[in-house]
Amino acid sequence: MAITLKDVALRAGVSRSAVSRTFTEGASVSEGTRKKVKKAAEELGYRPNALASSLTTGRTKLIGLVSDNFRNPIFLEVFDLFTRGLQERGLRPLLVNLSGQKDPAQSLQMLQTYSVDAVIVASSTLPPSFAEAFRDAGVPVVNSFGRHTTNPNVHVVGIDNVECGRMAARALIDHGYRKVAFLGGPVEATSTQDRFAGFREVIRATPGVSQTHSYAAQYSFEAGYAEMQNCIANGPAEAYFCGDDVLSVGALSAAKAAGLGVPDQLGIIGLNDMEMAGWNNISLTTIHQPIRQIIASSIELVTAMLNDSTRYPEARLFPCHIVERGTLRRT
Amino acid sequence: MAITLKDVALRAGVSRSAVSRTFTEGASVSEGTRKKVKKAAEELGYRPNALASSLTTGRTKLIGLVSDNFRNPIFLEVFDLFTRGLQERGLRPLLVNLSGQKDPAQSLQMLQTYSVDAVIVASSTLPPSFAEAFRDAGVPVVNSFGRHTTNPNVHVVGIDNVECGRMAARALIDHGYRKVAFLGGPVEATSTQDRFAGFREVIRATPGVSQTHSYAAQYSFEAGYAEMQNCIANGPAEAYFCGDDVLSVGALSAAKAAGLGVPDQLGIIGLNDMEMAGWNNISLTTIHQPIRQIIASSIELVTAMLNDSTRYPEARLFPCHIVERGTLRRT
DNA sequence: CAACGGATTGCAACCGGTTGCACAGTGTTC
DNA sequence: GAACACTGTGCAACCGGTTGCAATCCGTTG
Repeated sequence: MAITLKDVALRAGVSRSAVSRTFTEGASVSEGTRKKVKKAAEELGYRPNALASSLTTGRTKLIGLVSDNFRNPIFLEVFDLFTRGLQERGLRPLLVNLSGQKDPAQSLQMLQTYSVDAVIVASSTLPPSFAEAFRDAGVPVVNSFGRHTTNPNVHVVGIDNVECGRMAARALIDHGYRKVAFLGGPVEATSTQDRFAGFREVIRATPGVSQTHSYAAQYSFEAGYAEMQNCIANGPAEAYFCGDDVLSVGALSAAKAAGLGVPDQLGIIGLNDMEMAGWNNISLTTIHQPIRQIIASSIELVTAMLNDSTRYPEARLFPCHIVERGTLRRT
Repeated sequence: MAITLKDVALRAGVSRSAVSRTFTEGASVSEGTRKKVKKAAEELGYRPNALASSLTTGRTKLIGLVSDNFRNPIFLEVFDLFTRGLQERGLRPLLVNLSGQKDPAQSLQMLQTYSVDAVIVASSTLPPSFAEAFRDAGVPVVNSFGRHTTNPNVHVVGIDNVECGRMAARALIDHGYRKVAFLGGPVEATSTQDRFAGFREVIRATPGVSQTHSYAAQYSFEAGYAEMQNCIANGPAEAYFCGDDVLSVGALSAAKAAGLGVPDQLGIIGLNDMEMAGWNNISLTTIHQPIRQIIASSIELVTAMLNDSTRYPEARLFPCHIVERGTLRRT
C-alpha cells in the first residue's frame, strides 16, 4: 500500500494532525515541525490522497468536461484549451463522451458519484435543458458554446449565434450573391436553429435576394459533403452559409468534385475559424469564433462558482468577426 | 449536503451495512431488505460516493489518460475511442495534457494523488522511459502508440514503426520515384526515429535510389508546410515519406502553393490514415494505422491489469497496410 | 424437542485524511 | 510573580463508505 499520513507522522515523531496541517495552506504549524514533516514525507515519498481529503473538505477539484462531438476538429482545440486551463488552476478534467446520449440523467449520475466540483458542458448543440439538469441537481455548471436565452438560469459562455447568422447573410449579399442558402448542421442543434434564424431574418428583409435551406445530419465533413452533393443535384444556390467550418470543408470538397468554381460559381462562408480553415489548400472565408476567450472565460466562471455556487446565472457573449479568405468573391 | 448511506439506512429501517451490501455485487442480502433499501434510495435520490468507497476498496475506476499532442486531428479520434471504450467498462478517463512537459514526475504525482487505477500513455513521441516511470512507481501503465523495444518492461500496444518506414520506402520505389526523402516529425520523437530507420535501411539497400531527410518541428500542419517549403527551396526530391498524415497535408499544401504537380512532379506518402486523408480534396496515399484495434487492445490490457497488476509486460503490434489514393503516381 | 447449519444482519473497526477543541508552552505586561 | 494573550500541538470525532466477525434467525434433521 501507499505511504499515508500515519507513516509520515510516525517517522517525523509528530501527530497525524501536524502532518495534515503542514500540507494544508494557511494552517497553524511551527517552522520546526513543518521542516521535520517535509523531510520525513520526502524520504518516504508521501503523496497526499486527494480523494480521502475530499471526503471532509467536500472538494475534489474534479471538473466534469462533457462533450457530444468527437468528430469536429475544432473540439481538439477545445479540449486542448480546457485541459490546460483547468490544469493550470489545479483542477482535473474528468472527460465524458456523450456519444449520442442526449439524456443528461446518466452522465449526471456518474458525475455525482465522482463528486465533481463542477461541470462544463461544451456543446453548441445541446439544448439549455441539458445543462439545467445539472444545476437542478445542485451541481455548478457552465454551458460553453451553448444557446443564449434572454433569461438564462444557467451560466452560458459563447457567442450570439443569431447575430452570426445575420452577419453571414450580410456578407453573402455584400459579396454580390443573390440566390443564397443555409446549409446547416443537424436541425435539432440549437446553434443550427439560431444561426438559421438570424440568416433568414436578414435575407427576408432584403428585396431581390432569395433563400433556401437544408440540413446536414451532423457537424462533420462527410455530412457536409453529402448535403452539398444533394444541393448540387437539385440545382445549387450561388452561395452557402454552412453551419460550421467542418461542414464548409465538406461542402467545398463536393463543389470542387462537381467541377463548380469557388468562389465565382459558388460561394461558401463557414463559422468557427478552426485552424484548418487557414490552411492554404482550403482557405475558407469564415466567421471567427473566439474560442480562446470563451474557454478562458468559462474556466474563470467555473473557478468563481467553486467559491460561490449560488452565483447568479449570467450569459457571457463574445463578438465574432468575418475572416476573409478565398471562398467568397472579392467585392 | 448529499444523501448518504446513513440517510437511506434510517429511512429503510436497516443498518448502514445492509445498504452498502445491497449496492455491492454479490453481497449477502435478503430479497426483502434489498427491496426496502432500493425503495428508500430511490425516494431520496441516493448516489453512492465512489470516492469514499475507493478508500476501502482501493479502486477508483479512474484511468489517467496522458497525451502530449493536442494539435494532430488523429488524436480526436484517439480520445473518442478511448473515452467511449473506457466508459463502456465503467472506467473514467482523467485527462492529462502534457503540453510540452516531457518529465513524467509531475503528472505521475498528480495521478497518484488521485489514486488512478491505471494510466494510459497515448503518445508516439515519448520515450519508453516515460511510461516506465509510472510502472516504477507501481502504477499499472500501457503505452499506446509507443515504441516497441525487444525487451519491453512496460506494456506497449501499437505498430512496428521501423517496418512502416520500410514499407514506405518500398512504396516510393515501386511507384517509380528514384530521388526520395524522409520528412519526419520532431527528431526526438521515437516514432520519427524508428520510421526513418526503416526507411533508410531499404533505400540504402536499393541501388540507384538516393535519399535525403529533414525534420519538422512538430507533428502539425504548419510544421509540415514550413518544412516542405524549405525542401522546395533547396531543390525538392521526387517523393517524400512524411512522418505522419498531418505533416503530409501541410507538405501537400506547400507543394501545391509552389506549383508542383502532385503526384507527377512530387509524390507524398503519409502515415496514420486519419479520417481527413480520405477527404477528396486531400486524397492522401498513406499507411493505415489500425487505431481502433490498438485502442481496443489497450483498453483490454488495462482492464486485465486491474485484476493482475503483476502481469508480465508484453508488446502488442498490429500490422499496417498502404491505402492508395492520389498522392503517389499510378504504377 | 434439541441440536445443527446456512443465510442475514448489525456492530465496530477501518480506509486516509481534516478540524474543533482543549491544553501546554512561551513571551508580555503590570 | 501573577494574569494574560498567543501560538502550536494532539486528541478524538467525523467525512461516506466497506467488511470481518459474532449474533440472530429460520428451516431441517435425528
